[in-house]
Amino acid sequence: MKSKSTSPAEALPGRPSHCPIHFALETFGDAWTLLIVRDLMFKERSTYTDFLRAGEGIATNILADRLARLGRAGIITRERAGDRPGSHYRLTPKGIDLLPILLEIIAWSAKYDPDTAAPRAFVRRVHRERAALGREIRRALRGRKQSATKEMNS
Amino acid sequence: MKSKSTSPAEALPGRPSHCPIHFALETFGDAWTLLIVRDLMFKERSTYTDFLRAGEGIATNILADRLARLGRAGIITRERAGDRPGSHYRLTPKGIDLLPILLEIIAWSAKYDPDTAAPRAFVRRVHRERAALGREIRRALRGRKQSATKEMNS
DNA sequence: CCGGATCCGTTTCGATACTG
DNA sequence: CAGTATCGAAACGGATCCGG
Repeated sequence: MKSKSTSPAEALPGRPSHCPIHFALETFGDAWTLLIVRDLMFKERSTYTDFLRAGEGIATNILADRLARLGRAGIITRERAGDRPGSHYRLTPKGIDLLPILLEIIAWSAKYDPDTAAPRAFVRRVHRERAALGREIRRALRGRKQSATKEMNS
Repeated sequence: MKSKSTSPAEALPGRPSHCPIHFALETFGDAWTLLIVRDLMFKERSTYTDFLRAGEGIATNILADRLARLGRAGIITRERAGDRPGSHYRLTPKGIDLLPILLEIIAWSAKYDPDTAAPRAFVRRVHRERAALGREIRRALRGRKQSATKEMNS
C-alpha cells in the first residue's frame, strides 16, 4: 500500500521541503479529525457514542478510523474507564497544545462568518483575555472540571 | 437523510449548530487550499505557474478549483497585472487575517514534528516576538516588499 | 447496549491529456 | 499560460454484522 497515494489527510503529495504545514495537515488536517478535537476540547463529548450523536452525522467507520489515527498521532488516548460504560477518549498534552490553533480559528470565523454560532461572550474572551482563557481550558482538560468549556455549547 | 453531498471541504455534513470550526473548514479546511495560502503568505509565489511548480505536485484542475474557491470565499483576488505575464493572486485582508492561524500551526508543528523544515530563526521569532513578526509580514503582504517572508524559504 | 469491523453504492478527488 | 475534459482511484456514507 505504498502506492504513492495522495490522500491529503494521510500523506501529502509531492513531499517537497516538508514544511510545517504539511505535518499539521497530515496530523489533524482532516475535517472530521478537527471536529473530534473540538468536541474533546470545548464540548463535553469524550466517548464513541458521544461523537456519533454529536449531530454531525459521522459514520461509524469514519469515526473509528479517525479515532485510531488520532491515537497513532499521539493526540488522544483511549482510557477504558471502569466507572462508566464505554471507553473514554482524552486529549494528550500534544493534543491540548492544539488549543491556540483552535482559538485562532474561532476568532477568525467569528470575525468573518456572518452567522457564527459561537457565543459572543466566549469570542470576546478569545480576543481580550486569551491567556487566561487558555489556562482555564487547559486546567479543565487536565482535571475533571468543565467550566470554560461549557460556554462553547450551543 | 439528506442526499445532499457531504464533501468536507465544500459543505460539511449534518449541519448542526454551525460552530466556528465548520465555517473555517468550509473556507480553507482543504489541504491544497491551505498550501496555497501558505505560498501566498510566506513564500513569494503568486501566479498560477508558481503554484504548479511549487514542488507539491498539485494538478492543474485542482489548482484552478482551489483558486476559484478561494476567490469566491473572498480570501484572494486575481489581478491581471499588465507589467508581468500571467495573472497574480493576492491575499485580501480576510486572507491576511489567516496569518495568526498559520503561525500557530507552524509553532505547533515545530514543537512536535521531529524533522521540521522550518528555519530555527523563524520559529524562534514566532514564539518570542509574535506581534512584531505579524506586523512585519502583514506589511510585506500589503506592499511589494518581501523581507520576513524570505526566512521561511527552504 | 457499546465499540467497532466489513461490505458496497455513491461521490469526490486527482493525474493526465487536451484546448483556447 | 491558464485553464477544461476525461477517467481511474480513493474516500465517504449507510447499512449490516460481530464480539464483549
